[in-house]
Amino acid sequence: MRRGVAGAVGLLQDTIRASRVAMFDGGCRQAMLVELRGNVATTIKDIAQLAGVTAATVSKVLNRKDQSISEPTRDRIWALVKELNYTPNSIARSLITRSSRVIGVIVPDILNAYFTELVRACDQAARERGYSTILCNSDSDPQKEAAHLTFLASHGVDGIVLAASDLIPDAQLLDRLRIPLVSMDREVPDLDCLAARIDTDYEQGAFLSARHLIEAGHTRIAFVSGNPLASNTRIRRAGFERAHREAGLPVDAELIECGAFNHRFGLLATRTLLDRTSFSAMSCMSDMLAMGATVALRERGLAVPDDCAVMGFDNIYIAPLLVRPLSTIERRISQAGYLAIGALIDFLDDQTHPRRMVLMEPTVVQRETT
Amino acid sequence: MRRGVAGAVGLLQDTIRASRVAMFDGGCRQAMLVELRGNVATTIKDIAQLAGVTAATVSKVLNRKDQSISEPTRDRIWALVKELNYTPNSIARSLITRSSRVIGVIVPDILNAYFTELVRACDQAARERGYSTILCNSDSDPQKEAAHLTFLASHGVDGIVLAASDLIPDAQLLDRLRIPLVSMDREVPDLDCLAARIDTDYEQGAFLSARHLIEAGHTRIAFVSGNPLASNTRIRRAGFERAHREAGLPVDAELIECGAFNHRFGLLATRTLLDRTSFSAMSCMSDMLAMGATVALRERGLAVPDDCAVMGFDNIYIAPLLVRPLSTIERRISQAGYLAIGALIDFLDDQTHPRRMVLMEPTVVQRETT
DNA sequence: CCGTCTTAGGTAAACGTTTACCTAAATGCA
DNA sequence: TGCATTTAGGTAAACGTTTACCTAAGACGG
Repeated sequence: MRRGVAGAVGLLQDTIRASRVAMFDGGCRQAMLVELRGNVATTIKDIAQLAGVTAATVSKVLNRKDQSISEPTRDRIWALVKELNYTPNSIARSLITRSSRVIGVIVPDILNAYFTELVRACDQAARERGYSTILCNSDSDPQKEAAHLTFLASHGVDGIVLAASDLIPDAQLLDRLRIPLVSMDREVPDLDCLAARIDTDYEQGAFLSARHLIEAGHTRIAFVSGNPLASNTRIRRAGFERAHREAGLPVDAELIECGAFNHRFGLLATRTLLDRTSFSAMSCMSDMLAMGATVALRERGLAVPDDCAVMGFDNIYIAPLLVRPLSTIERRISQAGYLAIGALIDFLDDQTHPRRMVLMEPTVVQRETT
Repeated sequence: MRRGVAGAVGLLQDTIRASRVAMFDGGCRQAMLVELRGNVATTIKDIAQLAGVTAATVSKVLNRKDQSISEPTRDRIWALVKELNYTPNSIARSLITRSSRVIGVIVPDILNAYFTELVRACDQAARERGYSTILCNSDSDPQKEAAHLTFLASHGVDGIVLAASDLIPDAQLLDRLRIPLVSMDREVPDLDCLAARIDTDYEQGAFLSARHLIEAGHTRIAFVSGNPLASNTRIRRAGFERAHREAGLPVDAELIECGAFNHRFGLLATRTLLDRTSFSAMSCMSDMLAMGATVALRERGLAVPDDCAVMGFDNIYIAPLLVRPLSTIERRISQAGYLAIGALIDFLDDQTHPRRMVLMEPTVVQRETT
């Protein structure tokens, strides 16, 4: 019975298709080709129609599951794909396959050159394997991080890289999301979706930093690091202390300043330290901190390294380029970014919105290189 | 006739629903609640079923198109949404609404701190308006740029920001994609999807840079910039020359070096210039170039600014922090990124893949601060 | 000549939303 | 009481793919 019906339907379809193809050959096909070439998202159905097959067949060819598709049909489909610049709609594809080939990367501060490099490396690595990345900046704010996590989940990312941060991630949320996760230099709960942890031996790093300074003869070394409550910092402090212990030196609590890893904190912490006590070297737990520290030292007329040595941590690509505060032409980079996005969204909201043509005026900033 | 049938269907449905609700109240509902609370992407249908309404109703409530939904129903739905941590599937939503509230940002080199700042600003601005961004790095490679454009289109971004680059974008592709576009400091064809252009007055910037140096008494000033063929560079050169003209100074072609905007080229160009001719100042068309230049000058034992003054361009946030090459602890940032992504994708490919726990070993790099 | 493979491709459901349109019941008003 | 309006929510199609399963026709062996 079912066979009978299906057979009839099959025949009917054949008749319909035959007449449709004939119709297209009679001119309509040309019209469609022209229209599609013009633009406007071509779909798999358009290709199918023009090739005289069904969408399923096109899909199979596109996905190379085409053992059962004849050579001529394949060729016809690929030719149309090329001609019409067909690009599959990743959204539809993701919806059904439940995979987007996108990876989310969450960092606490993209302005820290360390994360810039990290993000770039992740992105490159991902692309080499056919994935793309979405970057999220959490500003070390748990709320923002949770929002990003939810965002990434709702956009169906296949995995998430959670990079170093003072934050302890929301374990419940992570557990609920069930998205494969890689943590980098970060304390995370042991979820079953944790694909890997990539950590740096912070204890050893801090130890090396301090020993390097101790070997150079320093006995009073300041220690500047991030959030004092994060394991991130506690571990480094342990390494710092071990170096002292091994050298038979005491650790003076007055020499410790912990807060954040950015250059602003480096500047502030160093000022505080200079006001409070004396030292001949600094062991900074990020290069950004070290950059801030050198600025503070110079402010007070202290020469680096003669009056005070400074060690950083990370070896960001900028480290070897630090030579002198640069005189330059100022551009309002952030303002430009805001303008761009504002203009774009205004346009999205209302396509007739007047176009903006902004010409930003640069100004001179004089520092020490001129 | 239709009414009659529809009416019957409606009644039937009511009966079915009534019995279903009763069934749930009898225990099954609890089971479902527990199961969903457990996790696993809750859908609008789950909420609907538990609330005893249809998906359409839930959708209306969620999208605040709920003038016609009663208060109790609304409350019931919101309560379930909270309880089950329901998050809408953006993919399904994008598919039907043809809008993703995502903006693509394409930059030539994220490692250039200028673009880091720009990208961050774009992202922040976008988030403030309920959009997210996807970052793409083109490496100033037209092929990569085209690939990114296609990628962004296929992922249904609502708009694209195309930031400064030496490249002339693929007009045909852009035209075909029909995605609203903002160009920043970039030559683009006048497409009808061009929402805005944000440009910097490069001519004036370069003019100011040169005049600043001329006023300081310099007469032989080197000019270092990006791709010599890009309008980007031609325009700046015009400003540089105008400053000379106005001061009655000649421009020596030997003092010009154009190639790229990164610090590597700054280093190379400066070496070349030093080998070829003499000058007492440099007008660099990006801060990254200037950073490379100062490194090259120092290499040759030239003091900045006494032996040679250096002007940058952009005022990246790092400019004021440049004090001395930093001794530091080296970490293989890129390697770490690669490891992370590799591990993640291996896991995606095969969930039973052995987990990796990597401990990266830091090393000392000594420069001038210690 | 019949049954079985193989080849080439078709069918239809599914993914999770949104939305235009429909309807049943209740209410209001004359 | 009868009709129109409002209220509250339902129906079903649509978005562009993918994929498990089905089928028709021809080839082939016995």
